[in-house]
Amino acid sequence: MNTPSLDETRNCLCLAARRAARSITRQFDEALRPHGLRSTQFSALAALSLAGPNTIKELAGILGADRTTMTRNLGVLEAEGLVSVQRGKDARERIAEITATGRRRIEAALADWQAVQQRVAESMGEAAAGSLRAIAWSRDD
Amino acid sequence: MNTPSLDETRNCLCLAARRAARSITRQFDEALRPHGLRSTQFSALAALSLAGPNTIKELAGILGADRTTMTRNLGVLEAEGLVSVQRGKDARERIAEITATGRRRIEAALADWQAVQQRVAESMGEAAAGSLRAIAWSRDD
DNA sequence: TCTCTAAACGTGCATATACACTTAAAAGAT
DNA sequence: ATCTTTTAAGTGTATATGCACGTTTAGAGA
Repeated sequence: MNTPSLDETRNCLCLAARRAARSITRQFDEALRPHGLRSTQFSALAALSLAGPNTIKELAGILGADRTTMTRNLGVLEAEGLVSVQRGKDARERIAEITATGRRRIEAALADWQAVQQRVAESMGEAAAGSLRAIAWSRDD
Repeated sequence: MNTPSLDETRNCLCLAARRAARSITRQFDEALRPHGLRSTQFSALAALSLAGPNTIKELAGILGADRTTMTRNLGVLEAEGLVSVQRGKDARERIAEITATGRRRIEAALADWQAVQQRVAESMGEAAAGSLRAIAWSRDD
């Protein structure tokens, strides 16, 4: 094992991943801004809309974020009335559910979401898009 | 143009990019923790080390982040004595430079960085790694 | 020189992110 | 039934991120 050189850090996959995410996020955020939604918020609403009511832990799993991050992100959405969070039968759990307002909000944003999605997809190409999705949904424990 | 369906959001590239970045960042952060560095800090130090003293704007360009984000990230590094920020001849500019302490810090972390880098690279495969880098460094203005 | 514009930067604000630690409740063990 | 362990979640703290807005300085033009 030889001493690693600083020069190798030019290939850093963490920087690459973060750079890519920031750039893509900025584009989605800009497209969603007229609807009062951030990328992260859009994702959370979409997940709740598709998966139905879910615990915070499960939701965090779906979005690949930390549980405590999910707690706070849901807090913002709840404050805006886009999501409601209630105790479940198991009193330890908190069930998050999209509200009618939230549903209207995300549906109103859908056309603009699709536009950026398509633009970004074309910009990176099918192969890259496939790779990105594969990385995002690979097991990593 | 037909009405977009909520179901299509399962393919959202923004979620994919953010999921991937979070997962990869967590792995790098864990590996760098013993050295008291976060992924972002490692990247900034590496960039300063390789590119030499640079203005905040240029540095932000290199790392693909917002200028104001760079200002604050450098503040953290400066507070730890890993970076020094000084006025340039052009008094509008602020030149950031890695300190001797900063250089020692990143060099001490290099072996552990290389280890995660390799592990993550193998986990995603060469093709995906190439795609990720291509996305990260593509023009996007 | 005076003025106007453009460039680089800082700050306020809001959100996102996650680790360490704590709390509460359910489930399991004896 | 009581004690212990496991599970779900909240909180404190720190960093990261970027938009809107304001400030300072350099440079260009009159």
